[in-house]
Amino acid sequence: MSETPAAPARMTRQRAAVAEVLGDTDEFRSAQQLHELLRSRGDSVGLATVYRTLQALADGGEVDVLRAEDGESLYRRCARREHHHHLVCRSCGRTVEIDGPTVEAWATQVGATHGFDDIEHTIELWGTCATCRERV
Amino acid sequence: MSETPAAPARMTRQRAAVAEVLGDTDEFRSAQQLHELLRSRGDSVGLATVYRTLQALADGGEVDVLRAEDGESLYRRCARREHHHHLVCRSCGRTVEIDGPTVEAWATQVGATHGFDDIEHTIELWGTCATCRERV
DNA sequence: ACGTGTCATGAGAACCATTCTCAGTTGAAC
DNA sequence: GTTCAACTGAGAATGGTTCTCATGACACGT
Repeated sequence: MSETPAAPARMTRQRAAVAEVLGDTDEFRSAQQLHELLRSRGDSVGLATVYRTLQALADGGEVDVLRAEDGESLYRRCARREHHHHLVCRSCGRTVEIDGPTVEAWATQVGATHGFDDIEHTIELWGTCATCRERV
Repeated sequence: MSETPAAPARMTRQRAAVAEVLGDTDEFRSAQQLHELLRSRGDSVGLATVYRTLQALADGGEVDVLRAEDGESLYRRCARREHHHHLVCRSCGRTVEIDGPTVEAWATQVGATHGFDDIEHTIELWGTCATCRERV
């Protein structure tokens, strides 16, 4: 139930760099994209380190993770740390943070009705944003 | 908008076997599990064929696919072909089919509000079923 | 019952995102 | 400075899934 006191987390150039790209983008991005982005900026960071850092950030609730339709993991630093969902553009990754108290309640109740415990829910919305749609 | 008239789909021993195991189980199963199940029955089918068949069935709407938390794809022949969601036991795969008209409406409306098109939603519930919970 | 054309199969290679290994590097505390 | 655990990165390993391509077998017409 704790908030991951976990590892001491030493600050390094690499971690700062990853945190920075995450701070600069508003879209959900894959580890590979972030790795490439870092490389193109000159802040080259090993791919393994990118993965490790993202995982650590995700564990600490610093970034949100979701799975693209092809199974790739996408990461994003969200504005709010509280539980929420996303409306993501499937072509550019642009994201709108959503919350739906009604849906939360519904999910929990459905689980309970059927005698299931430890209910978790995955609720993500995918669509094509206005900008991408115009690009035909 | 069609229902995949698609390929002629020739009936073979392998396809019949895959369809049969799917008909016999009520839980979401991975391609690998189904492959093993077929092997243990004596109806051995190549792994590639299992994947191909499942994909074809999924394209035709015959089976539902969802992704486990680790990214693996899980398949199940659902009772209803209409759009619905699932409450799945994360330890045994036992599944309850769910529908939530409220949630559907909510999803569509949220998308529209933010100017997104072609809205799709992923809504899955995971939990531990009563039987698995008792097994400590 | 037989060809025949075409689609299906399967063993293994290829793919690819992700994780692991491990020797070398580097924060940061003393 | 020294010291040492934590961190890094290149490359190997993993594992689910897809691809390749030579071989096999439906199904239709004869």
